[in-house]
Amino acid sequence: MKTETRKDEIINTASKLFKEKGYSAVTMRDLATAMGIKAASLYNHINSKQEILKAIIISIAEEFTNGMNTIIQSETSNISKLESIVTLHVNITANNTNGMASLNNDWMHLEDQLDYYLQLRNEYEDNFLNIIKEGVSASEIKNSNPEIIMFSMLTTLRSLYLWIPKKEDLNANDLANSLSEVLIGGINN
Amino acid sequence: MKTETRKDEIINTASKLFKEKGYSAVTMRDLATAMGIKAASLYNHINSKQEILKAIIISIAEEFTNGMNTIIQSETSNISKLESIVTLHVNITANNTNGMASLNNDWMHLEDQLDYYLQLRNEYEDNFLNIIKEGVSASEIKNSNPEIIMFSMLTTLRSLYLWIPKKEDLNANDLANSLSEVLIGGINN
DNA sequence: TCTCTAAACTAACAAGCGTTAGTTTAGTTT
DNA sequence: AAACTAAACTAACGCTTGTTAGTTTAGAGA
Repeated sequence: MKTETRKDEIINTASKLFKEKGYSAVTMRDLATAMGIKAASLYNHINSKQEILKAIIISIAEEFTNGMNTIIQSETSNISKLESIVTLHVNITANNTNGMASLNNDWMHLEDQLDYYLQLRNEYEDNFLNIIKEGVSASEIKNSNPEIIMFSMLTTLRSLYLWIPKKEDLNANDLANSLSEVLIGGINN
Repeated sequence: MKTETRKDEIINTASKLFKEKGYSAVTMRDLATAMGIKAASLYNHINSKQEILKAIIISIAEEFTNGMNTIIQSETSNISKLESIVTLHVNITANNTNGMASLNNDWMHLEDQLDYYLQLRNEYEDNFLNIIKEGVSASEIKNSNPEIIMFSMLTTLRSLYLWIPKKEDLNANDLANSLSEVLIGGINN
């Protein structure tokens, strides 16, 4: 647990503001006020507003990619892999609720890193869909529409950032279990 | 099918732009360019940028409220009511994909109408949750966590605007049926 | 005590913002 | 032909935006 630099503080404060109003509606003066300093002082620590967005989104996107790669390589049933995906989302979201809002809502405002982000996202979705398809082939999963299953799971998991902060009493494990039951219980054989 | 006024054209074009970049990132000059006119000319038809957002969001929110009221008053099983909710979302979203993006992502930029919007949304969610709870009481629905069930259903339904435009071959009825199967199949007894 | 450094400050910039005022254009109605 | 109307235009406004330049402050290390 290394100590939080001033730059980290700025990025975390920005995440919170971006969650509330979106990247475009948050000004550098808003951010500075939230930090208790003047806008120009922010630039002692960061190079641009865009750099903040990039720092928030790309690090989380790479966390998902790494998690997915581990899951793919694990030698378990496809149902069990889906459960691991649920847990992956719950854990990442619980650790960075505010950042997840930017990932979901402000990715299109990435400039230099937009293509890279989209590549990571597409690969993630391809891997997700493949697990479901293999689950259907192996008769672990009902032969419904794999894309609808993925869409339903993924949109629910992507929206966890809206829900987790409202239910602080619920711990991550319980939430992952309940979610798995609702999301996967209806599709397995 | 009454003809589309110039104001309607502006609102529809704005919906499309708001979907792509969000309300705050779309300028009146962007909107004017998309319409093939100058920014000042927009004001012959609308009073403010805010008015456009309000026109997009409030009309859809009221559609949902009206639909929910009809469903509540219907004398059917709670499972059947949930299926009607799925259909309601599919139909409204299919008819106004772009507007649904603003409803989901830009509601917080409403000014005068923010409280009214939040009231409609809260009532909608209360009604939704009650149907699930009554379904559990009547043993129609598995005794899992009603809030998680609603959260899962609602976030999937709210994200339909992202998905429907990509699958134009699928008709609304088929989609509603497949979704009901995935969303409700896992929770009923 | 002197120097260094992290982190704040004031002042200003060019560009872009939503919006207003007044005018022109081109059809339609009288 | 004259009057009206819908819908465009040019020009400009006051304000906000992200950002830069140069300066000051206060604490730590030599």
